[in-house]
Amino acid sequence: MKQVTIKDIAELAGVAKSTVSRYLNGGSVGKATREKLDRVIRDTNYEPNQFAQSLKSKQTKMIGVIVPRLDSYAASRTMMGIDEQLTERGYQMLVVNTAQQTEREIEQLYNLAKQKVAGIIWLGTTVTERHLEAIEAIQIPVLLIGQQHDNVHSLVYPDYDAAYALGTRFTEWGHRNVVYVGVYESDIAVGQARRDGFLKAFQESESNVNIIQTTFKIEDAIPIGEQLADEVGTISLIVCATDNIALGVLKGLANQGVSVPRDVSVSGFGGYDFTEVLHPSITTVHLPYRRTGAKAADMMLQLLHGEHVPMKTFTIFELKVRESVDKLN
Amino acid sequence: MKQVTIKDIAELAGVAKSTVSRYLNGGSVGKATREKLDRVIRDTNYEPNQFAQSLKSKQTKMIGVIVPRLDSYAASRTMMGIDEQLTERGYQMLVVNTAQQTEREIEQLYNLAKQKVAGIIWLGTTVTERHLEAIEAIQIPVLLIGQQHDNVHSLVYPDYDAAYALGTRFTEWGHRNVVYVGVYESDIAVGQARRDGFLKAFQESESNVNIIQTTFKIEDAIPIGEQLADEVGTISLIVCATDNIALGVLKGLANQGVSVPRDVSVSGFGGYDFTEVLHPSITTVHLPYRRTGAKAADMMLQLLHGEHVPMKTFTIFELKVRESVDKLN
DNA sequence: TTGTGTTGCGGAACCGGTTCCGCAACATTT
DNA sequence: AAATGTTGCGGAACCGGTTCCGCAACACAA
Repeated sequence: MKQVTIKDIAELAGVAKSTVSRYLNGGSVGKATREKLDRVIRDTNYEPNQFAQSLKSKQTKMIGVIVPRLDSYAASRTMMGIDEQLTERGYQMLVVNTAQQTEREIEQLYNLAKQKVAGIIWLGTTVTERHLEAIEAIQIPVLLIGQQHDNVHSLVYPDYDAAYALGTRFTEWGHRNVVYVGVYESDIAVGQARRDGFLKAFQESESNVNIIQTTFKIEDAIPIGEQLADEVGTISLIVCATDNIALGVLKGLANQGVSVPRDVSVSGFGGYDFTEVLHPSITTVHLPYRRTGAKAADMMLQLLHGEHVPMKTFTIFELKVRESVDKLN
Repeated sequence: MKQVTIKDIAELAGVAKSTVSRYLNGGSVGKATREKLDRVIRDTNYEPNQFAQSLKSKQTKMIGVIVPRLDSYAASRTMMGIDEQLTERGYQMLVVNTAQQTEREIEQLYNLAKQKVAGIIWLGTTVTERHLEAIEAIQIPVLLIGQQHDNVHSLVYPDYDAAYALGTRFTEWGHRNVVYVGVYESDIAVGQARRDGFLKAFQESESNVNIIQTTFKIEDAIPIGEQLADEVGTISLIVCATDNIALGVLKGLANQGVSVPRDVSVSGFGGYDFTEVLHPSITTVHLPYRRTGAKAADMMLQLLHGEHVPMKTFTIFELKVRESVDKLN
């Protein structure tokens, strides 16, 4: 199982290494030589050694993908989309997990650069000065998904607009006493944009809003739901910043015997697939994670080909009106 | 931002390249030289070029991971576990997705070998002759998770035993009229072992069992639930081969106004985290995916160090008795 | 026929490491 | 004091590709 090298091919075909290389990379090669090489290479199953190639070219056919967690619905779906596109275009995805540590994001930017990936797709949670510094330093195209910054190509979810649209729908349905369960502000997109979109809708209708802060973890949302069970009657709607939070809140409410949407309404955000299949099904906003991943891969390849790509691109969203939120009117 | 090379280091320190290399790889180096190199390397932030290293050594610090899907709970959790261990031990994870196509698994075995990964962890669904052939050919340690074969190191979930244990519990609780909703047999572990474990328990208690076959998709299980709603009364329990199937069945039942567990009981398998948080919470078997991933990484590293590793290792399981299955007695 | 251009190809250097070999300096044994 | 062993280090070859340069062969125009 010895590796066939370009030298072997050259000898078998009776030409020089350089000719073989030219043949492989589309240089000028005579007809007779070409045919001979055709045969030899087919017969030997020759495949160039990627390390040797990369050593010389200082490039690989890999795109690094930095994800905050491996087990989030959004991240998984996005990775799928990225992978589909890249595979089709002859690139590979190199996933690195930061386990939600900002520090490791920065490390990985440098690390991926060291590994000479052709580009980096970064599923961001926060953009700091140090990130920008790293991106500047490594001299490799970086595409940010889910957050935005003027200096980085970004592909962003319309969190604000979607939240506003959903919130407006709720107020049209007569909800005026609302609790918003969100996450920490350091996550710009989820922590701030979503919240602000909802708040705008509620303010426009002069609703009462209470804000509660939690994390992305389902477990942390359960006690919140339990606690909110006491306020059933004074509040009509609980708006959650993610579907997972909604899931936890629903559990908490159920633990206290509260029925949704009869006693109180609950909404989610994100459009994870279980939302449709739960009982009651959850009213939410669908964000096209997988599509966005594919789009990101696409844009990255354009960047690599030197084509122009807009600095900021928004994805679409889709309201999913289902059972968990009642119309009061 | 030019790359610092070993040659630069050698010149700065006034020694030969080979000495630097020896210094880096623990060869014999004099005290004075060592100290000089310490300094120079620290000052320059020198990091060896990985391609050059791999070119020579025909090895990388990467472990390939072949997964059937990127968006399954089991795969995500397993990947997390693998990644944690590998990162800690200075290795990297290279994930490749086969999108559930067996053909691509085989392709990827060869492909990863071409990329000179140090080892391959394979989350399998089926083991065919062609797989074995590939594994034989590539001469790289392969570790199989979730399926088993005598010729391949495997780390397997105790599907049969767990199913038997859960099934026995159900019969102890008085369930005698059961429907089993499983998947196709080509998946040995899920399609066969789980089914057989349950069947054994049911046969021992002389229960009536009906078997229905579906896929891993939630959507496909919904109509099954709807259809089974008609049989409420004659059956007391629906056993599902995965938690996702249980989710779909529950939805189908709910669509027909059937209440769980009052009208009929439903169980899952796998222990996905949402099972705990649903209402009703789902009785299921917890499989330690993440742990198993970590263990797999561990075993792989042992294999790489030439240590002995048992050909077949079983993981543990844990019954999660919750609300969705009623005791009849 | 001579001059100019084009095309095909081989040789050699290079990418950035590792490793083998041999030599010199010094330490140890007899 | 001579013989032997050990240690530290430099030089050169090698891993498997790509690319630059220059030469020869041939076609075509003047």
